[in-house]
Amino acid sequence: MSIRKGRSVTISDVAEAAGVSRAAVSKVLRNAYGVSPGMRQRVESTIEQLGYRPSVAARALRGSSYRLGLEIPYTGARFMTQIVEGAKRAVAGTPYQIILAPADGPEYDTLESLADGLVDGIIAISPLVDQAWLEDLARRVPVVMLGRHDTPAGYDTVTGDDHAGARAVMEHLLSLGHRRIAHLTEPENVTTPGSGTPHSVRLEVYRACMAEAGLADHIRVARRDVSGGDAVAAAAALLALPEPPTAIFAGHDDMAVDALAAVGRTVAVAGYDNTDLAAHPLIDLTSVDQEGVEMGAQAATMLLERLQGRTEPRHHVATTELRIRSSTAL
Amino acid sequence: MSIRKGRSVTISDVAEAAGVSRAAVSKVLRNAYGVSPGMRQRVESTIEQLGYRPSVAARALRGSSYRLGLEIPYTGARFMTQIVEGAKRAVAGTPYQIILAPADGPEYDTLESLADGLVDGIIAISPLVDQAWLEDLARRVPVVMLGRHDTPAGYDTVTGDDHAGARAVMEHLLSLGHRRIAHLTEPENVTTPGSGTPHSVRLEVYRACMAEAGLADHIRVARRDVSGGDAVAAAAALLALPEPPTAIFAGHDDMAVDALAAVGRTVAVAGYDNTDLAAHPLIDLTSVDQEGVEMGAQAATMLLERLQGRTEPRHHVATTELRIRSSTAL
DNA sequence: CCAGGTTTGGAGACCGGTTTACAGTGAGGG
DNA sequence: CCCTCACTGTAAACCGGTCTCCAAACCTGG
Repeated sequence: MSIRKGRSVTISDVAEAAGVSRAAVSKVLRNAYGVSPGMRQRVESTIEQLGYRPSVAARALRGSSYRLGLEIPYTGARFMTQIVEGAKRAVAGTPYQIILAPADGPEYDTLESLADGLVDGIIAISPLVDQAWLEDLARRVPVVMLGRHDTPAGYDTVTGDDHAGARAVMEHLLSLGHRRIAHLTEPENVTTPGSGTPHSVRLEVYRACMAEAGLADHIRVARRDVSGGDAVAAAAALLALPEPPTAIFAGHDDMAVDALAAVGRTVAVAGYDNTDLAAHPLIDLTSVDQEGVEMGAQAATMLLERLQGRTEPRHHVATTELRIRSSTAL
Repeated sequence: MSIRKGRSVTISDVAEAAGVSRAAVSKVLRNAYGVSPGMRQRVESTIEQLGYRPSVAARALRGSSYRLGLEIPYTGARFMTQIVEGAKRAVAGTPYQIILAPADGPEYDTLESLADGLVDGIIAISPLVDQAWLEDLARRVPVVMLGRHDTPAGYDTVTGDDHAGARAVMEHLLSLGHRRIAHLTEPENVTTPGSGTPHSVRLEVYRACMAEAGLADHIRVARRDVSGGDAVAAAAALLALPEPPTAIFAGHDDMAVDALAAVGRTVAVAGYDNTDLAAHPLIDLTSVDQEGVEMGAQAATMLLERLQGRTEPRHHVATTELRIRSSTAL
C-alpha cells in the first residue's frame, strides 16, 4: 500500500504521520499500558496505511527479537522434522517465530552465533557440548536441550525415555528368537559411556540386554562413518562377518534405513524415532516412537515459559512406544 | 575464558580493557582501514581474553547481520536438504551464515518477517507470490528466488530446466510403451498455466507430450490434497479409475514416494528432484536430477555478489539429467 | 626548517526501536 | 473550591554496534 522507494518505514514515519510521539507508537505496538482507545485507533490505522513493520534488529537490541532459534545437528536428519513441526505448533498464536540454524561445523560455534543477540531463546540438540559451558550460555539466554540425560540447574531438558525404548526393541528382537543381534550406532565420541547422550544409553541398554540374555559373546557394535555420515558400509561389514547377525538394532531411523539399503530384507532391522519414512510401505521399519512432535512442542513451550519469567528448571521425559512393522518380521 | 555473570561483553568493555576507543575496536573487527599493527594486536588479544562476540542485533541495525535467510516452503520437503547443503557450502569461508525460516503460514508473511532486518539477503522458494511484490521486497533486501521462470529486473533467479526435465521423463515412459500415463501434481493454485511455477511447466509439458504422442484422451491429472499435503490418496484414486494408468509421472519425489506407497510396484512411477531417498534400493525411484546442491550454492553465491555491489540481475538455469531406476522397469 | 600529505586514533552522530521519568489534564472526594 | 490521583502522552536516555568527520602525529622532500 505504501510508496516507499528503498528505505523502509520506521517508527518515526508512523509517529509523524499519526501526529504522535515515537514512544506512543511503541506502546501501541507492544500493547503497553497507557494508551487511550482513540490514539490506539489512530496509530493502528496509520501503521496499516504505511505498511509499517518493526525492525527485528532494533527490537532485539533493547527488548526481544521474538525469534526462537532451533539448532539442527545435520541437514537431512529426518527426526528433526518432527521437532520443528512441534515447535512451530507451540508458538502458533504467539508473537514468536521459529528460525532454524543448521550446524555447519562445531556445535559450539552454531550455538554461540545463535546467542549473539539473534534470538530470545535456544532449542538445541547438542549431546557433545560441555554441561558447564551450557550453563554459562543459559545465563545469557534461555536454553532447552533435547535428548540430554543430565539434570542441570540452568537450562531445561526434553528427553525421550531411551532406557525403555531401547529395552523394548531388544525384548522384541529376543522374543522373535534372534540371538546374534548387532547394534549400529554413532561414532565413538557420541556414545562415550556415562556421557548421557541418547546413543550412549541405547548402546548400554543393548549391551545389558544381551548380557542378561546370556548372549554377551554375540555383542557386535558397528559404527557409522565419522565423516561421510553414511551407515551403509558399516551395515554391510556386519553381513560380511563369519557369523553375521540375524538382526540389527540401529540407533536411529536414518541409520536403520541405511542398514536396509545394505542388507535388504535378509536381516531383521529395527530403528529409533519412528520418522515418517518408517511408516512407508516399502520401508516399513520397526521403530521406537518417542513423540517427536510432542517433544518439539514441549521444548518450545518451556522456552516461552522461561521468557515469561520462570527460573526453576524443568525436565520433561517423553514416553516411548515400539511400533512393530515388517522389517523385523522375517 | 571470561568470568561474565549474566550480561555479555560489549564493545565498550573491550575498548576500556584495551585502553582504546570503541571506534578503534570496531575498526579492528571489520578489518577497516586506519589501524596500526600494534593496536590491532592489543585489541585482538583483549577480545580473546574477554571472550567478546559482537551482537548481531546491533550490527544489523547499522550495517549487516552477516546472516542469509533461506525460506523453506514446508517442513519435510526433502529437496530442500540439497539446497541447504549447497548454500552452506557456498558461504563456508565467508563471514556469512545461513539461517532457515520455515514458512508456517502464507509465504508473504515469512518473507516479510525475514526482511524485517534479520538477514542481509533472502533465498526463497515461493512460486505463488506476486512478481511486483517481490520486486518491491528486493528493493529493500537482495533476493534470489528458486524455481521461478520469470525474468525480473530486481532479483536473481535460479531455476531448473523444467521443460527438458519433464520431457525426458515423458520420453522415457513413452519409449517403454506406456500409453495411459497420469500426472500427479500439486493443487490447482500452484499449477496455474502460464504462472511460471515449476509445476505448471511440468504439467504443460506432460500435456504437450501426451498430445504429441496422440494420447490426448489418456491425459489424467491427479492432485495432492491441499491441506494434508499427502499424495497417497490421490495416487490411490488413480488406480481406482476404470482404465487405471500404467505409469505415473509425479511432480516431485515426495509425491512419487507417496505414489509408491499407494500403488506399490504395480505401476511405473517417476519423480523429480532426485532426492537422496530416490537412490535407496528399496525405493529406487526414477527421477530427474536438477543439481539441487549446485542450485543452492549458486543462489547463495549470487546473494554474496549482490552484497558486494552487483546490481544487474542474473538468472541461472540448472541442467537436468534423468536417472533411470527400477521404479519404471516393470 | 617548513609546507603538504599520509597515517593513526577518537569524538560523536546515527540506526530504530524500548523504557523510564515526568508533565499536563480531568475527574472525584472532602 | 482545592487537593489528590489516575490516566495520557512525551522527552530523552539507552541498547551495542558502525561510520563519518576531524585532529594530532608522523613522515618526506625541497
